Amino acid sequence: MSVTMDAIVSLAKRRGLIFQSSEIYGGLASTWDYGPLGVELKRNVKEAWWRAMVYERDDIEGLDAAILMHPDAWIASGHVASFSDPLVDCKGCRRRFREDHLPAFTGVLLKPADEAVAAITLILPAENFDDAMKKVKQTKEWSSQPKGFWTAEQLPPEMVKAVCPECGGELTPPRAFNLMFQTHVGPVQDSAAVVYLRPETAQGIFVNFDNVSTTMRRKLPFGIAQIGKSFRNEITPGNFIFRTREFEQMELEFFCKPGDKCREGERTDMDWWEHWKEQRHAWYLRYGIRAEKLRMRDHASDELAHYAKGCVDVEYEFPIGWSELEGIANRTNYDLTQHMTHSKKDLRYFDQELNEHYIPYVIEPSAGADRGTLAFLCDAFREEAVEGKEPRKLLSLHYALAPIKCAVFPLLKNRPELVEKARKLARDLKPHFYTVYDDTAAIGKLYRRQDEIGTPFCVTVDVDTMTDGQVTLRNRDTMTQERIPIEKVGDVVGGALKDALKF
RNA sequence: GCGGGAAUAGCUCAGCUGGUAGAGCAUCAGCUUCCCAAGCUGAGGGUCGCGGGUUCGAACCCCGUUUCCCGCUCCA
Repeated sequence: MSVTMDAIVSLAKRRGLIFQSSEIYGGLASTWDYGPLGVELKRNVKEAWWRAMVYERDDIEGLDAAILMHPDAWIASGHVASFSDPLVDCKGCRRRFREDHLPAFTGVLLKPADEAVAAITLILPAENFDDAMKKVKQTKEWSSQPKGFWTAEQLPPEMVKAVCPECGGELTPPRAFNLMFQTHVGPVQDSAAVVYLRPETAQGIFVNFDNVSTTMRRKLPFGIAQIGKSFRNEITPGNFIFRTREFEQMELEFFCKPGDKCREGERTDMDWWEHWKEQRHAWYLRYGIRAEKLRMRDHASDELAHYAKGCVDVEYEFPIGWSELEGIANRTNYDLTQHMTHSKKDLRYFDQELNEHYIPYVIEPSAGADRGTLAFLCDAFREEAVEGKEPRKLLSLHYALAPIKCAVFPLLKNRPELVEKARKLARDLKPHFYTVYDDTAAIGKLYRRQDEIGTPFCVTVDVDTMTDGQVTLRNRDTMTQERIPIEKVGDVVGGALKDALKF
């Protein structure tokens, strides 16, 4: 009964939504191409976000910053330092650790009998040394070779080798995984020309904070919204378009007064954080995600970045389990402070009421456009049992998200007058909403085809249309039909699409 | 990156202990059809992920490689 990711991947391929990238060359890991219907769906998701953020509010401006930024921006943001994780693997139990997270050690050295062989050094965790030592004593090396016994501090550094805190196994040398993609500006690939493909869109917003607030004459609180590609050299991508190395973000940075600057009754940074939690949760529901498939998960205090005052994840129950769609964080004044320090530019806000300068706090709802698209796709996928026949597959997408809004058919394709009338109707509707024409199958199959790609409305021209001027309008979800005048189709379908945007 | 599984037509899959590739659905054309994957006739489509090897002969056995899936880890 539950939807599998395989069923979604199969549908996405079969109906032209999402293809594996570079497929004819064998594919490239973790990259996916949005096909003719997929690009519509994803555009509609982004459009819905932009509409809710920029058009329906009066306190947010849009932005489209460059993907390539000055390399110092990533030093200021902390990505150059924190996005490079030294990782070690245990050759015994295959567990993986961050080297800087390994616990404090006491050392044990196993000296080889043959001096030509390099010494084997085992470093065991101090806190459960006895247990670890028992495991070591069971190894071949221990029983076959003379022993020495030292603490880590007593050993020459080049002989100290960390071991797995879980099983005492040998660890690989630390390898740095730089999660930022590098490239070079200009034709000469020297180190001075290194730039990064942005790992998040947010920094493009922070570095434009002053530009936007000045040119748009903004006072706090206000936000800057941006949609765009980001790149992370993920160690383990996967789960279809859920985690990819190239992905698209929809990020808002909402600048507001720090709580301690607020007057009685004025909204504090934490009030705005609560506001955005509610807003973002409501947005997913508004565009059709079922409430029971959505939850808000607060980060534990040890999960928070050191500068964050709070962070909550919006999670969706994918076929792969509960996974993050969006993170909503109170980042305090960390980012602007960092950019002030590194750029030496004053990014403080002058508060006329208080007659003082301060650095705004920022609330960051940061959503994945691909993840959102996948969630809407999974959530809309239905299979309805039909007695004695194939189940009816449909995407019950919100009208605003559906790739195609309307399909027009002639009931009989061997009647030229029906074909002509239907084609003309489709042409007339196209300027108003995305409409397609199809006559390559029997009517039942035409309906099912559109159901499977989530088209909300189908219009059929039949023999009676030629005399009474009426056509059949059929609804995707209810399969109900009504007869309406052919000249009213634009208004009726257009009206239904508009009504669906109300909330 | 490591371990495990997988890859055959657009999709879902079959293909025996090696003998030269099939089904259903989908697609296209014609006929038919007055509203929910109807019927009839016909057609197109696969160097079996890729590259080597073993063999008289490989979709099948061996090696390498790529991609996908499941874990470890990380995040939007």
